[in-house]
Amino acid sequence: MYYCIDTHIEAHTEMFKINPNAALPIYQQIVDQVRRQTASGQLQPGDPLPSVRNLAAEHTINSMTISKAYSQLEGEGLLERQRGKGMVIANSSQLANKKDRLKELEASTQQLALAARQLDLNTQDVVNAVTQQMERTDD
Amino acid sequence: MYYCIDTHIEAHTEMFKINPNAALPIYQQIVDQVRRQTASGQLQPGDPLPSVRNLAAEHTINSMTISKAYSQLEGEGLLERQRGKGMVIANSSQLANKKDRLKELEASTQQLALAARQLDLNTQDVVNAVTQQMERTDD
Amino acid sequence: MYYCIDTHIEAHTEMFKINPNAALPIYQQIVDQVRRQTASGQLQPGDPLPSVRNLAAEHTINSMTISKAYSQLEGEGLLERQRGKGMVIANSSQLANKKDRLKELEASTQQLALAARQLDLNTQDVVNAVTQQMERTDD
Amino acid sequence: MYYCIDTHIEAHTEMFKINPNAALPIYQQIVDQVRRQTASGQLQPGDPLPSVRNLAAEHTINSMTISKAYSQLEGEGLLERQRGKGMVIANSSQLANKKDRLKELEASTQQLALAARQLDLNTQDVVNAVTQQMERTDD
DNA sequence: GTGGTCTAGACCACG
DNA sequence: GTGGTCTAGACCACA
Repeated sequence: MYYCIDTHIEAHTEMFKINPNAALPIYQQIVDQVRRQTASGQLQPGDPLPSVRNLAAEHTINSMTISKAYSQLEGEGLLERQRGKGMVIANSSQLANKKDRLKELEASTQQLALAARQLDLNTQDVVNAVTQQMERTDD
Repeated sequence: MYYCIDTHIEAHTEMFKINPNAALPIYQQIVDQVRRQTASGQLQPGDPLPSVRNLAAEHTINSMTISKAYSQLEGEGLLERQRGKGMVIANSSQLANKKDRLKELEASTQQLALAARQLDLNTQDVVNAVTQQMERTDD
Repeated sequence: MYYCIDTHIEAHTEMFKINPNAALPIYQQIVDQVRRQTASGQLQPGDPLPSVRNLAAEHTINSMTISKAYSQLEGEGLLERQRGKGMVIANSSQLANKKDRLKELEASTQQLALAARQLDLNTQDVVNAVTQQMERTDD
Repeated sequence: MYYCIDTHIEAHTEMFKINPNAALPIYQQIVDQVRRQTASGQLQPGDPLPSVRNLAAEHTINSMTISKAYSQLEGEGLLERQRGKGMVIANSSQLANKKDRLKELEASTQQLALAARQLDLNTQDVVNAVTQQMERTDD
């Protein structure tokens, strides 16, 4: 037996990427991201979520917006409210297998393919663009 | 007596893909698509656009929604109104070079890459998904 | 005991003059008036505009009509939307010099001169009429 | 007795000024102008109007637009259709006294004054602009 | 409270 | 036939 001393310093790469100018509403961006990170296991049962207040400050967003996202996720059973602690990932949350996770990408790939076709860009052009983008976000 | 063989083939693959449930407003989807098809030369100066009523009927959308899109494009100078006839691509509309067209894709690729990372999918997974999607829309 | 003398004077002379029967569409009348008041400095960067609902109620006009005007002005960069707060004159809005402002009058003066000629009224007649009208609106 | 050889060459200063891009519909521009010229005596009972076809060609306007204007004026009793000859000013048409003609200007002067106030231009500015415009149209 | 989007349906201007 | 304007009313996103 030993003590696991957590020397982990919260480098705090932000948990969520928020783009207030995107077409997608902010609250929806949050919902989507929690769903995905839970499906992939990056967020696991019991993991705490940032407090509404912190998240609001961090992204200079209205707290109500975040509250709304959390409430919706709670309604879906994906988050649980722990009195005095805040929101954590629910025990009932489940990992998704790869096929299901790929299915989650579909809306994005369809949209991308449509745009590419209309811009008269071919598969290779798009693959290059996507590859670059993936590498750029390779943390 | 003779056989009247109708060789008329309904070429009319719909000009626009509309998703009424998407986060992006319908009128904006149309605006985007006209912009892209014009940038790539798939729509050229003088080309007529579907009439407001037809497009509305085809997608069971309200005419005002279409009208709003057309008006915005007219305001941008991309469309011209021919009184009593309809809308056509403006003469002043310009082709965009490949670099600019790739830049137009950026929002879509960023969104895709973010989703993929959160779903714990790697570059190869995404490239495969995108390639399949592109091939599926390969007319 | 004291007298509470309400010195609050309803300054609220309506910001816009709307004529629902005019040839010019209502939304265009609003656009024009905001443009002019901004060009002359009567509306300055940061100044708030009446809320869509208030303006609609005040003139018994449909909100969408107002919204259409505001959206167009936002598209032109003359207005900025402050989410949840309302519309304000954009910081980038600029004063116009006198020559430019006189140019803005041209359409109106041309129309007036044409009407006067056809009514066989001479310059002096028109100048008198205009002077009277200006004095009548002299606040 | 002598022969009156008509050496008059149709200098043809156009009878109507048409602006297809104006806010005022074309047919309304025609109606207004006939009304005014009749009120002032510039058009008198029996005077012929340009044929629909000629007027249409001259201004590259659709004949139906002109036809509509003429029909409306005929409905008002201001024009009469003379079989085989075309439209002429009706006998019942009446001159208007100066006061009434000045009243006809009111809409235009009001609009001008409103624009001027909002552009922060004073009476003198407007009078100058109007005077110039009147002199410019002084045929 | 703010503005935005959409609908169904009416009427207008123009060809 | 074309597009444009307007209405009344519903629902959404955000503060």
